[in-house]
Amino acid sequence: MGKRVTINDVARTAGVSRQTVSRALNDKGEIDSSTKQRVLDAARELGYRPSRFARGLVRQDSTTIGLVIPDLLNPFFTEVAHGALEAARARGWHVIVYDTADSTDEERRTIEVVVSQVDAVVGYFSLAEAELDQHLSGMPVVLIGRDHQTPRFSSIHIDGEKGVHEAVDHLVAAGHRRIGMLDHVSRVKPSPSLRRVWFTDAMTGHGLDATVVGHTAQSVDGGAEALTELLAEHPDLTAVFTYNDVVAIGALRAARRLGLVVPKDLAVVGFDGLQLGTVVDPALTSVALDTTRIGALAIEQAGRLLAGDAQLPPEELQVNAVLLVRNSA
Amino acid sequence: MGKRVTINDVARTAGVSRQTVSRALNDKGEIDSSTKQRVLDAARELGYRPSRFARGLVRQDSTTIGLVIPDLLNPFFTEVAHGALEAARARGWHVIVYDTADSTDEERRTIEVVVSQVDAVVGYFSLAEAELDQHLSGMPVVLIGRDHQTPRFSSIHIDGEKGVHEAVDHLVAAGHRRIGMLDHVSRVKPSPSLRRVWFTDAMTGHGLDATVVGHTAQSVDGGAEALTELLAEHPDLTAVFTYNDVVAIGALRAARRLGLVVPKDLAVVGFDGLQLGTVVDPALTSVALDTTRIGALAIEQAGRLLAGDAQLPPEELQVNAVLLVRNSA
DNA sequence: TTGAAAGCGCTACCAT
DNA sequence: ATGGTAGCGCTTTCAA
Repeated sequence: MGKRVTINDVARTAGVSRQTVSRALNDKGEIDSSTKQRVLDAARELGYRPSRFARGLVRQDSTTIGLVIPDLLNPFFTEVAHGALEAARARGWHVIVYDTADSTDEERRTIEVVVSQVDAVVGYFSLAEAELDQHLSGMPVVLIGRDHQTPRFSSIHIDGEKGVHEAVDHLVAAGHRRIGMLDHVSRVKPSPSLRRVWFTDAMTGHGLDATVVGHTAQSVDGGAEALTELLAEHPDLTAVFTYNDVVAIGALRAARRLGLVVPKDLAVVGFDGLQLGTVVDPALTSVALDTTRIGALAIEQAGRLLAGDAQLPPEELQVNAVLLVRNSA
Repeated sequence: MGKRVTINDVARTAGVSRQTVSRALNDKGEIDSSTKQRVLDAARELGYRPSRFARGLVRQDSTTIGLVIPDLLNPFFTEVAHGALEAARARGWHVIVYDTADSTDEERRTIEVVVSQVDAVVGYFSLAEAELDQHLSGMPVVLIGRDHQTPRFSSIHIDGEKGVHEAVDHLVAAGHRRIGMLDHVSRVKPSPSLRRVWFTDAMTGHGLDATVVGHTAQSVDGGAEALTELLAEHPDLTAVFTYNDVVAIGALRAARRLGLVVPKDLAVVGFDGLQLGTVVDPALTSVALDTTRIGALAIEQAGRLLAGDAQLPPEELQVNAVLLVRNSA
C-alpha cells in the first residue's frame, strides 16, 4: 500500500499553499496562470488524485443510489437498469449496481453492506419489509414491482391489468377460445401471480375458462418444457399467454418442435415487451412494460425522498402495460 | 434539504460522547450494553445514518471501480459486467457502471467525471490513449479488448485467432468451400476488424477465397440486411461467419426469409458465444469468449494496479476463444 | 467503561 | 493573487 499522495505533497512540491492547489485543480479563477501550471505539473508528476471522501465530506452534494436487481443477465432487469442509469446520469448522480443472483442469502448480504455505500436504494427485493427496514434503517427505499406497507418505504407499482385484458381481447377477436397460461410461482411467495389474476379476470370477462394453467421456471428451457406438458394435457389449446417473454420464447421453441406453426396453429403472447422478443421468429407479441420508465421513475422517486420533496402522486408512480402486437399472435 | 443528522446529534440525544456512539454503532466491545442500547435507540429515532464520506476518509479501505461499457442493452457487455460485479463483490469492492451509449461524446463526459468517483477504471474505450491519459491522470486503467501502448495502462487481450480457426476448420470439415463473412467496421477506427483478419488467415490456410465480405451494423436488423445483400451478390455461398452473435441472429432471420434452411442450405457461425444464441432456433454455433472471465480479469488486474502488486503476466491477461458448436453450423 | 483530543484530505471563508 | 483558519463527520489513539 503505497503512501497516499495528498494535496499537501503537491503544495510542498509546487511551493504554494494547499488552497492554491485546490484552486488550480478545480479551475477556480483568482489564480496566476503560471502558478496554476506549476501546480498542475507537480500534481501530475506526483500522480496526485484528490480523495473522493474528503471532497464528498466537504461538498455535501454527490448522490449515490444503489440499484438492487436479481439478475443482470436477465434482459428485463437490464432494461430497467438502463433506464435507471440514464435518469441518474441526467441528474449527475451515481448508481451502484448490485446483483443478488436471485438468492435470498445474497440479498441479505447486499442490504447489509448497501447501507454504508449509498444514499438511497431502489430495486427488487424479496425479503420482508421488517427485515429490510431493520438493515436499511433510515435510508430511502423504493421497491419496484411490489407494493409497500410501511409508510417509510415507497414503491413503483406495475399495473398489467389493462394490458393483459387487451391481450385476451386481441386473442378472442382473432377467434381463440381455448387459451392457456404458463404461470410462474415464486419460491418466496407461493401463490398465483398477479399476472395470472389479471389473465383469469380477462378470461372470465369473456365467459371463457381460465383454469388451463401450467407452471414454469423463469427460463427459456422452463417455458419449453411447460408448454409441452400443457399441450399434452390440453391438445385443444389454440393460444397461450405466458408469465414473461423469456418463458414465451421457450414456448415458441417447443411449439416449433411439436410441429406447430405460430401463430397459425398456436398463438403465443408474452409479458414484458422486451427487445429480446424481436430476435425470435416470429417476433413475440407481448404485454409490454416501459422498462426504461420503470428505472427512471425509481430514480426520480428516490431523489424526492432524499431531498424531502413532495412525493410523486400514486398515479405517477405506476407503470401501465399495453399490448404490443408483433407476429406471434 | 433537511439538516443532516450527525453523530453529534445522536450523542447529545443519548447523553453520551461521540466516541461512545461510534463504539455502539460499530459493534466494538468495551461498552456497557445498556449504554449501547440507549445509543442505538437514539440513532434509530433520529434516523441517523453515518456519512460514507467521513467514514471513508478515516478508514482508507473501501475500493470502488468504475466499469465503462458502451451499451448495457447489448448482452455481450451485460455478460462482461456480470463477471466484473461478481469478482468485485468477492473482494468487497463496489462497481459503478457507466454506459457511454456508444457515443464518443458521452465517453468524454464519462471520463471527466469518473476520475473523482472511483479508484480505478476498467472497460471499453474508443478514445485515444492520450486523451484518456489526460483525464484519467494517475488512475489505474484497464482496457478491455484493446491493447495498450502507454505503459501506465493495462489491457485484457482478446485472442480469437484459435477459435476462428476452429470455426473455419469445422465448416471446411463439413464440406463448405464458399464461406463469406459479415464484418463490422467501427466508426472510430475504420479498418478491417481483427476478427476479419483471423478469418482471412484461417481461410487462406485452407487455400480458400476469403474475399467475400459484407459490412454490417452491430444489430440484428443490420445483420439481416447485410446477409441479404451478400447472398444477392454471391448466391453460391454455403456458409457465413459473422462479426458477432447479434449480427448472426439477424443473418439467421434473413436466411429464413429467403427460404434457406440453416444449417442445411446455409451454415451460420457467430462470435461471442452469448447465452442469447440459445434462444434462437437453430441455436447459434459461435466462436465463444468466456465473458465472465473477461470481467473478472479486468477487476483482478485493476486491483493489482491499485495495490501496487505484481501484475499478471501477459498470458494470464488474455482470453482465448473456442468454437462452441450448437446447431447453426 | 467512557471521554478528550487529534486528524483523515479537502474546500469555504476571510484575511492579506 | 495567495495564504491562514476553520470545519465537514467520523474513527483512532490515549487518558481518565
